Amino acid sequence: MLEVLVVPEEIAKVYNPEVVEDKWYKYWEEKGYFHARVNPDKKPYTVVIPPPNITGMLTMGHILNNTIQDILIRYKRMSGHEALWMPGTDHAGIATQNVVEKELAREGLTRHDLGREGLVQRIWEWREKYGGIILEQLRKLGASCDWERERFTMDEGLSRAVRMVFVKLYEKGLIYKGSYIINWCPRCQTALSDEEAEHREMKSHLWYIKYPLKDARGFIVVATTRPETMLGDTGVAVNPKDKRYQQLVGKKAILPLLNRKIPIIADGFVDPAFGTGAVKVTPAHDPNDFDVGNRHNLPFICVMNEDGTMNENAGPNYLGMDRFACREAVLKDLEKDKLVAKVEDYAHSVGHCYRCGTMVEPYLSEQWFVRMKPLAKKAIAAVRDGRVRFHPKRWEKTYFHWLENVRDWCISRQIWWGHRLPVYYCRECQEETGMRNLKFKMQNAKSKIQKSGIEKGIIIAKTKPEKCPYCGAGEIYQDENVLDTWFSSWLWPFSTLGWPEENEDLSYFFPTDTLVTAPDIIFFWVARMIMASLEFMGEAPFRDVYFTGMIRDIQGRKLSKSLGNSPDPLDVIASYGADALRFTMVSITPHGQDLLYANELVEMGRNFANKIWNASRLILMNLNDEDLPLYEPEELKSAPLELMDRWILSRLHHTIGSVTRALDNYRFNTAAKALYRFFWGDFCDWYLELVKGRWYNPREERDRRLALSVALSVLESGLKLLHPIMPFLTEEIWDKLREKDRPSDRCCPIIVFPFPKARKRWIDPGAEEEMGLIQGVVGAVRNIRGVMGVPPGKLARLVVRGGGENQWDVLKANESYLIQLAKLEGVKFDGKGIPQAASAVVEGLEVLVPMEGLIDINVERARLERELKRVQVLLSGVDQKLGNKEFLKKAPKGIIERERKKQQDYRRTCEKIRENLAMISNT
RNA sequence: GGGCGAUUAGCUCAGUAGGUUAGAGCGCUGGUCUCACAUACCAGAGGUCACCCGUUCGAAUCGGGUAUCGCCCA
Repeated sequence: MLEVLVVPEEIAKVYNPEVVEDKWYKYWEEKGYFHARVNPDKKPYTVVIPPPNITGMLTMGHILNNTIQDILIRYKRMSGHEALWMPGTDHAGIATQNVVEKELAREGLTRHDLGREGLVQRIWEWREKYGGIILEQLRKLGASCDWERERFTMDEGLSRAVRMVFVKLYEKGLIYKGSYIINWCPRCQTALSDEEAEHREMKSHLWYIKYPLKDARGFIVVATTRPETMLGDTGVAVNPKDKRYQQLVGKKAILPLLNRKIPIIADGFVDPAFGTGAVKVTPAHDPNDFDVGNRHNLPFICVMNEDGTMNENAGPNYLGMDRFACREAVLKDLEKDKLVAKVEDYAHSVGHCYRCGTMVEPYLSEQWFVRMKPLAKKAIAAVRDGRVRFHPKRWEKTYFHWLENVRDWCISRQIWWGHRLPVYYCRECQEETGMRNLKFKMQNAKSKIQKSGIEKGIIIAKTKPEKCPYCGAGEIYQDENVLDTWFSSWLWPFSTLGWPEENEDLSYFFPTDTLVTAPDIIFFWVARMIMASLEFMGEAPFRDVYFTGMIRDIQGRKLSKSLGNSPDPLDVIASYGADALRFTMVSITPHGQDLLYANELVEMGRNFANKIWNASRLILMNLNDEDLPLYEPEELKSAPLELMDRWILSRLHHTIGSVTRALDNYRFNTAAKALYRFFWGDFCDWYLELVKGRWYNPREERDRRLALSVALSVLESGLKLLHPIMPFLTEEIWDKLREKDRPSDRCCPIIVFPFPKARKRWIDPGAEEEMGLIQGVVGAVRNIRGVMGVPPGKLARLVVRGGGENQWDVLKANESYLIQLAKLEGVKFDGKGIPQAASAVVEGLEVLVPMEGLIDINVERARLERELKRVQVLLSGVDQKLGNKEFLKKAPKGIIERERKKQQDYRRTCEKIRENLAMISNT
């Protein structure tokens, strides 16, 4: 075989992100560009990552959220801030324990086989192995987090912060222990906060059950959605104003199946319109009934075990049955006794565990709570008076509504993975007060009103006390419960910076600047961070909160594993590149709305990356050593610039202005669109197409050098502008440009290069107007060529007629632009009629393209008639306006002027089109 | 039941301070492998801005209502 010498292309024809991205990420990280340190000469800019859950994998939601954070961080870093992006993960108590318990189950083990210490040990091991995956994945996206500072909510420092906060709140009376109805997940076997119980609409039934009256004939009929809980009924309630039942109040009913005698009571909470107006009262299994039970001193009978099976209080027939099986059994037995009066279809919303989806059981148990009202008050004020600003602002309403109606926060969890409560008990004292067994007393629990402050035998302390401060005994043991994970997350903005220790980092980087998160954790996290920060730091944790939209599929459905509509971001990055994904995400993210996503949309980002790559390639390929040195950007202003140069520089500075404004206002899609338009529309389609002429056929060498300098300078500024959104591509091209020597612009990689500033002196309205005319004429000729089927290779002729002197001057001075862009053999300026020409009118100027027999009269006539009609419609609109006396009287002068001008312009255009129509018809 | 939001081209979205010839990308149609890019270039078609009423000289934009969809809370 012959040896064929293949000259390798110096720069690939198609941008290949794969070979570029990992390289630059490694480089940035190794050089320490992500690391922020205290620097009194710079203003800090701090973002804390919403810590992903250690069991989590990267989702499209993370992509959106972290892309935006990275854009902000990179933008601020380039703008001269000491930019810190604090990364880390949270320990996700329930979720993580679930994952590891599942793993154990596969080995035939339960957590009880391992014991508490064994399980916790095992989870730490799991975390070592898998816990950092999501952060590794974030690197693929280009996230420029300060990895040296990575934190975990179970780190010693953050755990100390948790204990400190618990003790402080307890001492202030803001933490207490009490027995209440909480949300109980029978699968996870732990209490949940109200926020962790997700309400879902369920189609179910409303069962009407007859309770026989004790000392009379007949029944009282109650309606319920949870018939199985009747086994724990200790009363029947009616509204005191309800005439139907007044004579029954004070009497007794007999609870079917168990034959328990229960009182019929009157309570204002009963809605007479619901069901029959009589409801069963189950104080140990329903929050409303709990209150009723307290008000009327009813017994609290708990009929369920922690795993959702029925206990002995439910009676021997149901003992051990699962709650749902029990429901069926109860209904069957009631029917047998003919005690079911009616069954209605009924839709209601039912709480589900947000970690495992199991239906939550309202359950009476003893838990620890945070008193929220005092904390909420301060948090409301901070947003109300603008210390914290939400973007979009409307989320403030949701925030206020929640805080104004907030209920106390159940923070204890009956799991093993997490921060154990810093609560200790003295065995001696506990025995004395009869509180020995602090395991949950689920059976027959009595309502206990909340307690706070000092209670004998209970010691709240940051570290385990040596001996009991009350009796001096040494047998001290710690509370079994752990804290809600959010009890550590709400400290994240300052605990990650070292609090409660005073240090430089904390005073320099705190408060943070911007929080980027999804609105679904306003309650879980955002509101609570504001509360904690105000309480412990004395100021708000951040100034701005930017809420992203939720990602849905193209049909508007939420992304979910079970629907299979949830793309793996790593696959997307592998096939399109991280930059393409980043650019696409911010382009399609509407301000404050959900975004509909499909993988194919990422083609836009990929194509855009490739476009920029090729524009750069074009410039690089034309940049020869003999062209050096180039003009420095500062020298350009005094150089003999052409129209195209002044125009593109003007466009550039408009773009810098709008990108900067957009980023400052969290309008990421606006920034992306401005960049797209500028690079593709202005720079590639017009400037590069024109400037090529000066490279290939330079009038003089000096101009070739100037043209290259302008192109390069504009490209460089554009790359810097684009870097926050497309970091890899821009660094790669920047690097290639650095090989071409121009020392002033090559001090450092683009990641730390100063962000461009919009300069008024480069804005050139005259140049934009002149280019506008040229673009209009070129467009008109291209239109004619296209419609008339002039082959792309064939040169056309152009005759310009009419119009103003200024217009002629502009076109004459830049004739070569027209020739190049419209593919002309030349331009004629004269007023004489040309037969057989296709024509158009641009800004009052007639554009004629002689066709010499090639013209298809019918096509041209149709085209002109169509155009005439369009302009006539516009004209009649303007005529109407100007014929309106009120308009002339009330509209601002400028507007009236503009309308007059339009009127003239449209009139002239119509006339000319008519003339041209007449002309072609006569030939 | 209460609150919030959306409704602009076939699809996904822009539309900043009421006055612009209502825009972009994708898709579609026609033409081009033109010396950076076919992940491209050039051109074209496509819209009673959900509906009704009002405010205004003038409404996609402001107000009220209706419909449909979505989210949050109870």
